[in-house]
This record gives sequence, C-alpha cells and structure tokens, in this order.
Amino acid sequence: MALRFYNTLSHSLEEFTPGQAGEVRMYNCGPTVYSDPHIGNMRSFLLADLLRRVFDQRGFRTTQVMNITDVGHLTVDDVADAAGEDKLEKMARAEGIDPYEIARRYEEVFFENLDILGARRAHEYPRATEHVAEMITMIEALIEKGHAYQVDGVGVYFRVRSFPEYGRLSGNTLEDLDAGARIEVDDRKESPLDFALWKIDEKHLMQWDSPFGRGFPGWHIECSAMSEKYLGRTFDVHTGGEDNIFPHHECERAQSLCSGDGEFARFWVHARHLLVDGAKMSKSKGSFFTINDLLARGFEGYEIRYTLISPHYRQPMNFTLDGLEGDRKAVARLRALGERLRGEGASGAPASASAEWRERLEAAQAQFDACLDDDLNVSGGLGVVHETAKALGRGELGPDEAAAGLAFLEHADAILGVIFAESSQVEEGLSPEEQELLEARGAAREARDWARSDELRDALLARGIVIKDGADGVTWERRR
RNA sequence: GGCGGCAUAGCCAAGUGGCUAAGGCACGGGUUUGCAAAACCCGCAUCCCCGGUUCGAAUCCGGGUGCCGCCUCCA
Repeated sequence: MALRFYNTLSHSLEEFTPGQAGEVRMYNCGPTVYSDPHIGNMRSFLLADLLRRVFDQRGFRTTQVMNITDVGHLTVDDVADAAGEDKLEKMARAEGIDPYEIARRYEEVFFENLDILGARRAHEYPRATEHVAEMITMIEALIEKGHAYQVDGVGVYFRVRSFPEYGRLSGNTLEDLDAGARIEVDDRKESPLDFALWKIDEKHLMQWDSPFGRGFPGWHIECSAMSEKYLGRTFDVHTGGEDNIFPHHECERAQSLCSGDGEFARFWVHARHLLVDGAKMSKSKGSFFTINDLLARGFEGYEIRYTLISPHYRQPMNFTLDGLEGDRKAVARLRALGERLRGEGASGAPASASAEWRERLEAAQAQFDACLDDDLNVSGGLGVVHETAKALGRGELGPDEAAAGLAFLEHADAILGVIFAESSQVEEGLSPEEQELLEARGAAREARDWARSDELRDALLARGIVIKDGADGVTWERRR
C-alpha cells in the first residue's frame, strides 16, 4: 500500500510522494527551551520520530531538521511572573544569569528526554538565536516586495492582506479572521491581523541589532528562515502540534511564500493535543507531567514512549497514570518475548523456518506495514504485534522459527522503538541488607520453612523488590 | 461569534459499506508454582440517541445530545 497521511493543508488524506524521488525533507517544530519538556510536547516530537522511522524503513533518504526555539519570547515581566513557579528563571533573575544559560540548560534536558524516549536524532537542530541574520534577510526581502512594513520604534509587521491565501492552512478566510479579530492595543498596525516580524521592546532579555532597530525577531520568522536554510524553500513534510496550525504555521507559510519563489512545505502533519484525565493538563490540578516527572516515578522511557505513541496522533489522547501502568505490563510482555526469542533464535535462520510460520509472519509484517503506511496507524500495528506475539509465545519454536519471529519483532520495533530499547532507569543493585534478606529466604526455602520464606519475601517486597522463583533460580526486580 | 474535531466493552483504543467488531489493561476461570510472582490458555461489547440511503452501516446522509481543541506567540 502506498504511504498516505492526513495533510492539514488539503484537509484530507493524501498519498505521500516526495518532491524528489527517494528523498524526504522534513521540518519539525521543536521545543521552546525555557522549561522541562512535558508529555504533550514529547507526543508531538514522537510524531516526528514516527514519521522519520517510517521514512527510514521505507528506504527514503531522509533529512530531518528540528528547530530549537531559544529566542526569549520572554520579557523581564514574564520572568517576574514565572518566578513563583520556575526555580531556574527565578535564579536567573536573582543572580543575573544569562538567559542563554537557561536555554542551554533546558536544551540539554530536551536532548536527554529525546534519547530516553528513543527518538532518533534529527540531522540538524538549528537554534533560533544563531539564525537571526537569516531572519533579517528574509524580513528585508518581505519589506522590499511590499509584504511587510516598518513602524518606527515599534518593529516590522507582515501585511496579511498582501497574501490572499492567508487562512488556507487553518481553514479560515481573511473575512472570518477579520471579523473575529480581537481588539488590538497597538493601532499602528495597518490591520489587526498583521503579525510581527521584528519587535522593538527594551524589556526583552535578548536583543539584536538590525536595520529596523535593536530588538528581537517575531516568533514565526525563525522557522521560515531556518527551514529554508537547511531544506530549501520547498520541502516535503512540516510537523507540529495542532495549536501551531494557527497562527504559527499559517504565518510561516505567508512569510515563506511571499519572500521568494517556490512552494513551501507540501505536507503538514499535526498532532492533536493530549489530555490528562480527560482534561487539559493543568499544574493546579496536578495533571501536568514532564518527562522527568514520570522518570522520577520510576517509569522507563520506552514505557512512556509506548503510551504516547499508541493512540493515533490525530486522536485527542487521554493520558492517565493508570493507563501508563497498564501499558507498562503490555510492553513488559513484548520485551520478555523479545528477550526469549533472542536466546532461542540465536543460532537459527529465519529463511529456514517452517512454511507455516514463514507465511504467518510475512502476513503479520505486511499487515503491520500497511497500518503504519495508512496515516501512521500505530494502534492497528500494535494489535498485529500483540496478536503475533501471543502466537509466538505459545508456540513450540525451533531455532529457525524463533529467529523468524525475532526478525518480525525487530522489524516492528524499528518503528515502535519499545521492545528492544534499553532501560533508562539506573538499575540499583541490592544493598548488603537486602542481599542478606534474599539469602536468608533462600536458606528458609531450602529448609522448606515456607512461613519464614514468605515472611522474608514480604520484607523484600516492602523494600520494593519483587521475587521470582524460576526453574533455574531466583531472580528479583525492583519496583516502585 | 468564527473554524475544526470526537463519541466503540469497567478503562485505554483500532476499525471508514459486507466473514464470528483488532489489540492492551482490568476482571473471572484454568495450567504451572510449596504459596506467590512471571509466563501461557480460556472467557468477556453490536458500536451516544432519532430518522434516512442501501440487499447490507459502527462505518454514508440529515437532525439531536454530550465532550473537546484553535481563534496572535501553549506541542
């Protein structure tokens, strides 16, 4: 089946064909590095990763670029507002730490989180602060072509009326937008719809010199300038969260299309927001989770990844801790099977597996691929994986069948990234005391003193250690 | 007010005109185990309501109800 995605621009499912055969160029709206990434942010970045992995697996030469928004759209006032809840920003203000340091610090957290969730690294992560020159060039081009105008001492605005297509992406029309526009404080704009390309505001923490005065770039211009620099004016896929559709991406299109020739992004893929316990994430309701929060609760990166990618990306996903807990078990079963097959299939050859198994696994793989090709239907694909895993788990497999089964799991996991992903938790060993308890229990079992044995097992459980008596010895696992 | 989306079992979630409506979690029963844990097996829904189109609809159309997102810097 051909690849197809829902293209926000056409508001319909479209067959995906890259502009240049065999090559995909993709731009992802990345993080704003002024706080720890939360699960919603990561869901959007994982959508980008899923696309990346599908493109890779289908044999495209993929170039992926994700921007780092480190320009402070943060004024001195904002810092003051945020001071109550953000330690680092408070510190920054109190101790006069450079905002760049804060940005770098959060950028690091972002990359750590990305790795822990098993996202493949993009090919470029351009920082907005390092591309101000490109932005200025683009703004100058827009002014020259009559698509932007300068207001002395205020900044530069994009003239929305000069771009009749404005609204196409978000499904708005200029008339509707005009009618619904909120009252503008600054009437020096020609139209309330016009948006800033360059702003002059002394309170802003980051400032650059420009032909329009010392100030800072508008939010949208960074993506237009950086995508063009790294991917060219026309590229294949642009992703982001649904809230980016308007105004951010609408404005990006306007800027890019008006500043030069050629198409801009051909496919726009947007992730719906996630809810927590059925409602918008909220700090006051205690339903605001960063990736680090979940890691601190002892969840593995691949467990979080599984939860975030399993519902369809265009479906408003409902995140719950109970759901994550449940998914952890589902992943654990797949991982246990994967580990088992790696042992049993070590010496086998998939091609020599029985015809029955070969057919079954080929069919499963074809079905899995078809699901992913069809607008990234991960849930459907997971269904196939679980079904097949169940069959593999019950079957008496020879080495060849095990190897074939393993090959299937590895194929699926090239997209899913959860079955063979490494643990992100630091596995603590047993303390001497715990070790003693474990050995004492072993001795009690040896003596068939079951009461004493169970007592010791409970004692270990109270310390978060789960005991498993297997055929070939006792193993333990730390749990929360 | 404008634009858009969603309603499938206790919970999460696929399915977009046609075999017995995927899968996961939970739950019940069982195999195994000293007992557990883990693993494995078995069971578990007619798809928000009303009307229509059709030989046939969870899937298409109309109406209703409920929930949600966006509307200038929140993925």
